[in-house]
Amino acid sequence: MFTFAADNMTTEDKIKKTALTLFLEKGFERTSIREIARRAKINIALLNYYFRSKENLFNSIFSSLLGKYTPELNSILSSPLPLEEKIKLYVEEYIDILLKNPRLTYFVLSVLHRNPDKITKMKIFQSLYNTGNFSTQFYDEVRKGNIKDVDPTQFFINMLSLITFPFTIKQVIMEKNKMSEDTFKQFMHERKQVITEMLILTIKK
Amino acid sequence: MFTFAADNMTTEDKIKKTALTLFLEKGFERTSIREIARRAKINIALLNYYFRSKENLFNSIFSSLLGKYTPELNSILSSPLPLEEKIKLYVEEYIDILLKNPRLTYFVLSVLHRNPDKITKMKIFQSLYNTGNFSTQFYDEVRKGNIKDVDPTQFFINMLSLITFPFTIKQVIMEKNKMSEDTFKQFMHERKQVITEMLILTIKK
DNA sequence: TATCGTTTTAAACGTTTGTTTAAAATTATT
DNA sequence: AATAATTTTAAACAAACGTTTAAAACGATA
Repeated sequence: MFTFAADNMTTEDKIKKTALTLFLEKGFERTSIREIARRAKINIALLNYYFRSKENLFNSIFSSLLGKYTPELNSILSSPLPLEEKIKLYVEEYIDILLKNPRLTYFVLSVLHRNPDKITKMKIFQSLYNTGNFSTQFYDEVRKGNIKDVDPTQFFINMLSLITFPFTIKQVIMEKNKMSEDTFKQFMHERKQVITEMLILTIKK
Repeated sequence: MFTFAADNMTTEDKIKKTALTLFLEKGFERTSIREIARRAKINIALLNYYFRSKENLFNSIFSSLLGKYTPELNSILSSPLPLEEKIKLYVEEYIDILLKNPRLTYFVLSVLHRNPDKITKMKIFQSLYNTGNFSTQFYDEVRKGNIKDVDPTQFFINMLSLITFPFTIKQVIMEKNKMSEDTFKQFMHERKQVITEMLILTIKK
């Protein structure tokens, strides 16, 4: 994966790629369109030629980014797999995504907090927190007596919290435990099993 | 608790109180010193008279805020209580703090992400993620064979994640589950037991 | 009452911000 | 080759930002 935009890309893609890198790194407000233009080696005015505004550019990038990862996660939750298998796959896939994109969680949170009312109603955003048929399946298993009577909402939030939160305090974890980048990655890989076992333990009778 | 600064406060406290409200609500960059001054009904220049800069004002507020809540949490972790009791108390106290201050977690994250290198080395910040004698105690219990062989670091991160993360996506939880403010509070109160039981289940032999 | 240090004020400072303009350069179409 | 449409450019726009200035108002001290 390239950090900077290559010269043979279209201008529009150069802008999007460079802007994404900067938005992830420094957030929306601390990233100026002048810095985007400089790093992408294009004129400032082109930013408003292709995208109408900075806000528009951001929304475009945000949608692309979510659209890239949510379908895979949603398809796991909506699949006809047994519950335990589903949980295992979801945890592994989600952590793999975040290992490739450690800043993603905080990025989404920053978007959410900048404009909560608008964002929570965005389709592309809702799909990120869409449980698919997960809750229904969960209730069914409870009714059948296969698993403990646990609130699916609490369970899903547990799962999300355990997977995503560590990435938002990555620097703290690394600093406190004197971890290198590689050690952190290994820690998160180990975490897949920790989380899966923990979650299944809470529902197993 | 007052949302706005009262007239009988000192100028310095009026600034700090108003600024805190705005920083929590809109973040550092989206809060202008002009808005702070307007809402606190003071002159802009007073901001630089009492605090030397906006950054300085922010640091002052941030330290006060952490200093208000971390001692209580640290004293629980450092107490001579048995492990299970400690976990229960910590979860309850932390959630109670965040119920009174729902924006606190995201606020801390935003500070961390704005200046990770500087912040992770701040004493007041480290104390927030200080485990006290918790890890030592944890290892002791493992060695004695009283609890399962679980990595204390993973465990502590589990605990932190389960407690704090839901507050960072409060709006999403409320929107998705059609919760009112009160329902959310109730949900988080119920969560105290959910988390405690979950954590203890993972270490109980 | 005069003098002192402290607090508050209005006004301006220089930068930076996102955005727009209008002309130039390039590419595509006929 | 001439024209039209698209893309890129340099320059400027107005607004907002954090910060500073220097004088006025205030309260305490002598």
